[in-house]
Amino acid sequence: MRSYRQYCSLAKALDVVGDRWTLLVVRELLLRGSARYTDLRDGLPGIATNLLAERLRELEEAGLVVREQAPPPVATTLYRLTPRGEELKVAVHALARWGAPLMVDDPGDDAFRGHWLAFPAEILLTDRTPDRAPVALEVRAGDAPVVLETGDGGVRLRPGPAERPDAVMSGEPRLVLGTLMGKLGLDEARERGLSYDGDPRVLGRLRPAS
Amino acid sequence: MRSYRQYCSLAKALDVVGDRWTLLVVRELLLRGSARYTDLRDGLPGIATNLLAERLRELEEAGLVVREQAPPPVATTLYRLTPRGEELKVAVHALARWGAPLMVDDPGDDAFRGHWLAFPAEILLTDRTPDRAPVALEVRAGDAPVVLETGDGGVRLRPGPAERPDAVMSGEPRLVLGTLMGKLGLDEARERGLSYDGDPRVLGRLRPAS
DNA sequence: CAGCATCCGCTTTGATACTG
DNA sequence: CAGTATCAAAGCGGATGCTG
Repeated sequence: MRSYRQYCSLAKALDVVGDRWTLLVVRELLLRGSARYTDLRDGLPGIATNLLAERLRELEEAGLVVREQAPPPVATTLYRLTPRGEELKVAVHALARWGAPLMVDDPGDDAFRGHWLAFPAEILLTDRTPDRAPVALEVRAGDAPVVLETGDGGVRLRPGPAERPDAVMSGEPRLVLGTLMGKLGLDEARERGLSYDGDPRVLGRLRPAS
Repeated sequence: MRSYRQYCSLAKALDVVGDRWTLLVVRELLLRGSARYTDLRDGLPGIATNLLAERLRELEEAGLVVREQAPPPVATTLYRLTPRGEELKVAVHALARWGAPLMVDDPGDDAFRGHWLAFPAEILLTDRTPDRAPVALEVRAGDAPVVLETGDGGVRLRPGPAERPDAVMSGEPRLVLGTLMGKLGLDEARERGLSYDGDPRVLGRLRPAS
């Protein structure tokens, strides 16, 4: 990216991460921890492969990403955020939180990946009864199932499927999200096509903090 | 901006504010409250005038900016953030905070405007002795003087000059910033060309929180 | 002069094909 | 799998022109 040439910390930040796709690459690395090139490309539907390569090179030069050689027998290149790159989490979360209201619009034929639910889950949801035994909710909305688990008073997401989920939810991403966020009652969501199996109280336990 | 077409709140946020210059336009409106077209152009050195017009139109369509007709005798158009636009403050601050370490690099011939100091001041500085009488520090670093004032335990910036400043500081932006942030001692900063008149304890009172 | 719109050369991006 | 190469289209930057 061409520099803004302004002695302002916001402009300096955007000089580094203001390019198209850059923050979405950071998103994938924040969500995945470390990832192969192909994983990243799969998590960034729509990106041109040359752009992904270019962004990764720029992020590496800026010191936000390191590439590591995975040990045999895998023997592939893994990308991972440096501590400096991890520090973007606060800003990325703030932007994601700001963008959350835009999710009520019709997704149309937007792409979706299950692990993207980690932002809403970790930013917006809280565990209403953290003293009780932890629960697990398996969610099947995108390509692969994921599990929402309570823990430390919050909600975390990990790749699924769950071993013994307390409930399983599946359906269109917007239905799943609306139900999780409490915008949609379970009955109404079911009418619109959501499938929910298991203890309905699991859903009541994971509720938006605000 | 072309949409990323991803059903993810970060991608949705970037669909709206991810274009080049957009967040810097938001910065100016956050810092100024409301501004004329010409004020914005002056606060965004390097922007092409057609791009500023285009960004303002896009921000208006997205519901982040409104244009108001200033009452006579001024009779000019004023731009202002909507509440939804103001909500970007959290994300903008987070990005600016992340970018702050990049300010130690040589600014070269970067442009500078005094009111840009508001980010470091409000984000990073705190009033060490909030119970004592408020103090005012006039800073002359860019085009026009600004005043840093204590209040509510924090530090605020307003357009200067101050009426009766407790101290006046002037010099290169990097020197001013380094001194404010405590990276540079007053003596060393003076050796490098900083000018400081008034009570040195004012400087000790405004200190980085972290 | 404030507030844009138009034009044009250049850079970035997007889509696809191709390679070690 | 992990990219590079190519090329058309879109976006940007800079200059200039127009209108109240």
